[in-house]
Formats: sequence, structure tokens, C-alpha cells
Amino acid sequence: MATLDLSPISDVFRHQGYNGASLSMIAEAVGLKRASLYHRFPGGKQEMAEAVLADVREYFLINVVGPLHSNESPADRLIQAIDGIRIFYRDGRKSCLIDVLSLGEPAALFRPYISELIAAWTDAMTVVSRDSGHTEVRARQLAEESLIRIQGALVVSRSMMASDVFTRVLDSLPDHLLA
Amino acid sequence: MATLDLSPISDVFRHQGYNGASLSMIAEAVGLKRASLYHRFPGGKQEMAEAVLADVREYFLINVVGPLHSNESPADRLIQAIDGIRIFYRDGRKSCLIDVLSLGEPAALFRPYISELIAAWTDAMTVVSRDSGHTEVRARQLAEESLIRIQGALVVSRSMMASDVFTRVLDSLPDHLLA
DNA sequence: GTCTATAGCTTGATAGAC
DNA sequence: GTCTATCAAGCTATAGAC
Repeated sequence: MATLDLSPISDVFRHQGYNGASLSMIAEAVGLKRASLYHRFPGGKQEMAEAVLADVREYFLINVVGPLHSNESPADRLIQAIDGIRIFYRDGRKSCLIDVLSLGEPAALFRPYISELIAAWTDAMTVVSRDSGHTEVRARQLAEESLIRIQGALVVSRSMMASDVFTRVLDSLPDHLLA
Repeated sequence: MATLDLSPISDVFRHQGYNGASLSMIAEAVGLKRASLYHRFPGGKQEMAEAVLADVREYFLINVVGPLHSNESPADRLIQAIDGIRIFYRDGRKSCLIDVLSLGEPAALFRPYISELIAAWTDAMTVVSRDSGHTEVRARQLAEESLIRIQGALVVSRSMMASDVFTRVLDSLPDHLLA
């Protein structure tokens, strides 16, 4: 087998949280036995979560942060980034790793990864907002506000099983973020 | 002993999530042994979470929903509700039960409680927004938006250990919600 | 590189003394 | 009403056959 597809593991963590995700669940999701996971991830569960976070980081850099830095028009850049976000969260049906991995005692292990991810995301949204005509300070405010709205929409969508909340927030992003 | 103070249990759930909260942690937090918890909560862990949710519901009805329905000015009502919210979330340092209890397989057990809580909260914010001059439809949009911003701010605050994000969102609520 | 088997521990929950 | 003692089941992780 080549390199392992991490998305089933990601799904387990996102649905169950770090504590709730057992190696049995993960093993079943990837189609291996528990012990075999230790061949791929000698560091155990923690290493699996770190691998998933690295995977998510790569996805965001390519599909969200990258487009936001391109040389197209701010509106076109944002539309591409929104597509990347929509796909990652499956229209609001999948939780955010940032959210679920910041719970409990193990959260401290992942805080550095998560902080960097949030910073890169916020910076990229700041750039596109500023390029659309806002001042640097205002652009930063709007970018932070956008991140908050996305994360909040994910929580509310999940709690109420109403993913249209998330879709609506994503659709309104251009109006909020661009001048 | 009279009736048990539920806030230590609430804190454990909010910090660890439902799966991450073990009876050992809860017992230590309340100062009892594991077995003694079953005298207060024969239904075990699930009953503890339900009791905490009922407690939270009562707090919100008294300190958030109630003030929003009073006969004072919309601005004064909202200020009181914001105080209730700020205290409940300890300036953003405590997570939201709505968030942490909607993770994993046990989430289905709590969905009815959580949905009702969110609905009552959103309705109350809709009332105060409408009373300030907005149309019913617009008021509802703004109320939903406010809930999203609060929940998002809690997630971002927790992830980045920056509780000022939460404080800023709460402070901006009157401008967002009232006409 | 995947498996079976198992060690050692913690979990949620129960029984029964006081 | 709280405790000690205990249970079966689940957990993470390891050892070693193939």
C-alpha cells in the first residue's frame, strides 16, 4: 500500500472529537486492524491527529490561502477560496478540526498547529479585503469577523442539523469582506 | 447535603466534552467518590449531562431571555442580556455546552434540549431587535447572525487562547442587532 | 506490512458495608 | 448518603507470527 488516505481518519476526529475517537473506530474507518495503525503511526493516536492536521494545513494552503493570494480580481479570488471552504466542510455537514481538537487536556498538544493555521487563513483574508479597497486595519477586522462567522455557522449548523445556516454565511462572505 | 452544586460538573463537560469527561474527573470536581455520584444521578453520566443542560437552560431563561423580554428600552434590555452572556462564558474562557455536547455519537441524546435552548435564545434576540425598529424578517436575520458570531467567537477565543475576541464581539452586539 | 494475541490500565456502573 | 471493593468492557499500546 502506498501512502495512507487520511480523510477517513480526519472524518472520525471531526465527528467524535479527539477523546471520542478510539483506535477501533479509526481502524475500521481505514480498513485495518488496530495494531496495523502503529506501523503507519508509531506515535499512536497523537501522531494520527498531527498527520491529519498537517493534511488539513496542506489543503487550506492549496485551496483557500493560495487562491486568496493570486493575481486575479479580489472577487474572483474570494469565490475560489469559498469553494475550497465549502468543499472542506461539506456544506457545513463536517465539523471543524480547529473546534474539536481544542477540547480537553490533549488540546495543548495541537494548539501550535491550530494557531498557525488560523493565522495563515486570517492573513490571507486580510490581503484580499485590503486589495478590494479597505484599509489594512479595517481589512484585518473584517477578516477576523469572517473567520468568526464561519466557525460560528459550523457550530450552529451542527447543533441544529441545519446546514443551510453555513451555506448562507458562505454566500454572504463577499459582501462582508470586500469593499 | 442539600442539592448538589452543578457548576463543577458543568465545567468538566465544557472543558472536556462529553466523551472526554470521565466520572473520575467529575467525582473529583464535586468532591465525591465515583460511586456516590450514582446516588445523585442514578442514570449515570447521561443524567449528569442532562441535569447540567437543565441548569444552563434555567440560567439563560433568567439572565438572558428574561431581560430581553422586559419592558425597558431595547438598548437597556440588550445590555442586561449581554452581561448574562458574558458571565456565563466567563469572558470567553469557558466553552459552550451547545458546542461540546454536539460532538460524537452521544450528541443525539442532547439535540432536543440544545435545539430548544437555541430557539428560545434566538427568539428573544429577535424580539429585542424588532422592538428597536427592524422588521420581523430582518430582526430574525440579525438575531441568527448574532448567535453565529457569539458561537464563532467562543471557538476562535478558545483555539487561540485570546479571549479578547469574545469580548469584542459582545461589545459590538448592540450595533449589530439594534436599529 | 498486516495480522492475532495480549498486557496493563481506565472506563461506566453495581453491590453492599457503614 | 458516602464509602470500599469489584465487575465487565473498552481503551492505548506492544510482542511476535507470518
